Amino acid sequence: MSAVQSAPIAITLPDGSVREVAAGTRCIDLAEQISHQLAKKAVGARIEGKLADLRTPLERSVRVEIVTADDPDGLTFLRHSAAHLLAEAVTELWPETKVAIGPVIADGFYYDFDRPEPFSSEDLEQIEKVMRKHAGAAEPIERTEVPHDAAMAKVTGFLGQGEIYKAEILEGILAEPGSVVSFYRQGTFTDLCEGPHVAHTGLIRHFKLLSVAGAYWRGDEKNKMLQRIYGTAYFKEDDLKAHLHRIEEAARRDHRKLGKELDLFGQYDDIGPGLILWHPKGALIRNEIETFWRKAHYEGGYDLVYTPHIAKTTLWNKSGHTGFYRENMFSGMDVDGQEYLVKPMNCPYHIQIFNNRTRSYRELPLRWAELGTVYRYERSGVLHGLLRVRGFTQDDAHLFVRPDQLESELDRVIDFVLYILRTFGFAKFEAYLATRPEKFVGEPAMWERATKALADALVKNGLDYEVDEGGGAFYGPKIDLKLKDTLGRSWQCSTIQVDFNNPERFDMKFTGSDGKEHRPVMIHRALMGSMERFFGCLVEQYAGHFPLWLAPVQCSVFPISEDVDEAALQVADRLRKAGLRIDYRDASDHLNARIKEAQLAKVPYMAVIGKREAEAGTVALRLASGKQEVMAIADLVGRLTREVQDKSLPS
RNA sequence: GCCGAGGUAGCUCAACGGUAGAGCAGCUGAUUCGUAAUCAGCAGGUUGUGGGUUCAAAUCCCAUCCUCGGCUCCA
Repeated sequence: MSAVQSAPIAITLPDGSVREVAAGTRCIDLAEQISHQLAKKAVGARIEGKLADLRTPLERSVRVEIVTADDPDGLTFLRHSAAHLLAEAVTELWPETKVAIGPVIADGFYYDFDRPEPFSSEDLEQIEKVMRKHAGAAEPIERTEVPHDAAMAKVTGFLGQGEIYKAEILEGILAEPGSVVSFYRQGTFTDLCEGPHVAHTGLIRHFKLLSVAGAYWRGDEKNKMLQRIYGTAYFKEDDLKAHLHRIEEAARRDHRKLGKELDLFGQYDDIGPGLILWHPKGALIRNEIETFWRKAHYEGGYDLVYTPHIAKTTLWNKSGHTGFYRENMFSGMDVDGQEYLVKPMNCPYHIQIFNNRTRSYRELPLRWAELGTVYRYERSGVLHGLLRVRGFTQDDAHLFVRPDQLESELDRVIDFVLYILRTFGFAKFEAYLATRPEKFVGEPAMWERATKALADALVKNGLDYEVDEGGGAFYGPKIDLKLKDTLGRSWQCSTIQVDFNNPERFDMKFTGSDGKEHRPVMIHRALMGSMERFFGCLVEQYAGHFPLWLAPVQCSVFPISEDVDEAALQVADRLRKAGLRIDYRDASDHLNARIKEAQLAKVPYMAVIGKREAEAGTVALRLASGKQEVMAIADLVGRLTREVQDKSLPS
């Protein structure tokens, strides 16, 4: 510690109190002054809200928070340093490796490397060992800041060492006037890095390297493919264990695994990638969902339409799809000398219906919904189970509204989507409001109004949202709702898009009360998004334990032995007549075996009938939890039908 | 599309240059049982596909299709 300047500065702490310290006091010293305990737990600091190293000297009167391991941001420090530790180990093991970037991500960190040979899983173990060695040595992690002119020399230095990526990053930093160039060093490893980091590698004790994957330099496929090593790190061993356990748990809920186990759907080599075949049980669930969906739509003031899978190319020229969407469309087919294309969207068809005759302002809003099956070419590498496919059925609808109805209609849609999603038990969404991009069609004033209407509708319905500035389509602003899968990946299901473009393109109009022609506004919306993706999310959401109204088999009925067959058959019959889906298994297998089988098939209820029940006219109901309840047959029927009726969620 | 890993019986996996095997599921028979696997027998595969190397290929090589982990994109 060098001599500190005499002028005291005032540090504001999170509790609002102000503490005077000498200028130049480091964050760690400040922590020590507050309490020794705090200093011991400190991993970093937040200065005016910005994360900083513990050794950062305080030169001015600022607001400071000490970040401890318990602070959510504490992991940022740890994981960033873990990424450096990874790079330190890799460059020690294979000195010819070039390093790119190593940031912190949601559940851990990664580092991108350029190395001719691929990293194997054995390599990961070896790397971990070397990481542990350096962690054990508790190497101090030291920051140095370099003035721009000195940094310029570093660029050529990096290039000389073949560190082309670092050179490129540094050039980028230097291009920004007033930017700070900083390096972090631990042991013999130095990295160009903004920070922040923990004080020494000894804090990085509980970590694991998880996977290797290819990743383009700067995410651009025109650039070289690098090798990305993913890992995670925690302060506490239990947290790391819990994280690894979560990964295993997620794998157990994976819709692809459950889809196979429960015989819900399949993909076939002879059919083609990204094309789903719904097996009877999956189809039954889908049918229940669709029945609910149709009813909700009729009740919600929608009309349903059906449109064909193909249309002449001229339609897609008019809609603009052959211009801006061509690379996602399957190639055309010749029909009597006319080219037809398979539909990637349903909207042009719905517009045709609208344009079929003149429309009065009194008719609007028109709400037309369709479970429309569309096909989109997706690059082979992005396909993923049911969540990303090439053929899928959208729960699509187009709302044709007068401009003055925009606000009320958007509010109504948001309310509706929440009703639908909540029925399935989804409670956590990520909402994004995408605003006007640089290239756009329509009037800026109209854009502003529509964007505000979308935002108001979100707020009114109690949804927090993030603004995706400039992320809207060229034809209008939109709201996307995302659901999270068990692997923490979020999938966009619901989308609500305002469209100023198609009404123009198709010259849509309605006659207003003034007798003049007006342009309607169009809203595209999908609530579940696609049946495939939504179903995939549902399987994971429920871990295969569907709520009773969706369960392919709702109740298995087991006679304990042959002599109560008749009584058990009567129970099955009564349940079936009440509209329930029943699986009857006679006593040719032992009761235990039948129970096990039904349990593995995730059948919600099992009704067991033995001599006692047959005599009393009761059943022994086994719940999914394994608990049993004896009840009268009429009570059983009532209980199950009520549960179906209410669409109760599994507890 | 790109980088990497992988495709063996319906499912989960073994065999990794020398005749392809197990458990579960299936079928047949016996067992009639009180809440997660009764017993026995039988059957089941041109090892994703096509080529090549070899006396011999599931195994080695090439191509191709598909799946998986990511990059990028979207419902």
